[in-house]
Amino acid sequence: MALFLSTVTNKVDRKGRVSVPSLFRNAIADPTFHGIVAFPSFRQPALQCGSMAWMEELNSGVDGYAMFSDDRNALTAAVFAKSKPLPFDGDGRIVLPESLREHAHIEDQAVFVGLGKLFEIWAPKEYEAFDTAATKLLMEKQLTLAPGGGS
Amino acid sequence: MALFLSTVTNKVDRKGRVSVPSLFRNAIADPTFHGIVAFPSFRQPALQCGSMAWMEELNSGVDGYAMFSDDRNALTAAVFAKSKPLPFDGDGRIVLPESLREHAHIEDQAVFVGLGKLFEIWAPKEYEAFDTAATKLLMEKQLTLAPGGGS
DNA sequence: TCTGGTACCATGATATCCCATGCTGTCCCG
DNA sequence: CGGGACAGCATGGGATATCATGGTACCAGA
Repeated sequence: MALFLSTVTNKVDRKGRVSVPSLFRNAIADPTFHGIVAFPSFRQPALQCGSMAWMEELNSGVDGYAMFSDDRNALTAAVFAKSKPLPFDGDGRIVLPESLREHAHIEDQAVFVGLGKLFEIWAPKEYEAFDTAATKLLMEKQLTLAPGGGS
Repeated sequence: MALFLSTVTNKVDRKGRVSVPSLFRNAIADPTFHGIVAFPSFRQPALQCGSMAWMEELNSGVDGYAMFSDDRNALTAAVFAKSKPLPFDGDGRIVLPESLREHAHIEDQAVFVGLGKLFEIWAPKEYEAFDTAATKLLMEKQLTLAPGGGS
């Protein structure tokens, strides 16, 4: 799968529409669903996004939990129930539903942040704060990208 | 199979009819039965639902238990005996039978909750309580969607 | 005949599609 | 090396189709 890279800020119009950066669109080549899937991040005021194929991977992940178990229910409730399929319109835009915009505090601008196999959508202000904190953490702890994968 | 995603609240009219969200209808492409199958969740005041094809998958799952074993009988009694096929009317609605509505405490509103391969129907109040508890559990246990992970 | 259930039809709100515009970055030609 | 034409992309607005919902008519069983 192609990777989501770079960071782009786009405008949200009065109808809640945003252009998905063409770089990200091109990284999605899904024959079953022309669009993205987004759900609220548990820990941050941000939206986690990926292709439908990515959701199906997550779905395979929950198969490790026993059917009808509490853990499984909690996970699926947090992920699938709160996910929204957001199809592209003819011009490669999506509509951010009210509930998602609210979680991320998004008003008239949205920041698309590529994170490899997924990407996130932030409000500009929130993202700036997060980025500053993350950079600081990186410097202090001297985190590195170990070739064999990290913690 | 397409995944059930998102959460939608619809109205139940005086005759017990509810529109199944179009997203869910589209995720069901079953040539044999135009509708859904629902049975009471054994652990929660909710209804578990899926396509007829999904019921057949569950049936295959039961094959892991020995024929005539107590476990098998308990499962089949809880699932298949209590399942009701609910056909769509011309407008994509179903009728929730009294027994099912009673189990889920559903009165004039029904919440459709997508959970991947299946979805659930809840009363708004009950669902809100469950959602809160599930989110709490998730934070405390730090559950993740690690492929192959599980309790 | 009465009642419960099912199918059909009508309506308003909402979301989807399509077209038009301006900009910016790129490519080609001079 | 510089200038101009072109194409891709982000943005805005208006028309159109879809969906949820309410009501009415019809059928079957009691």
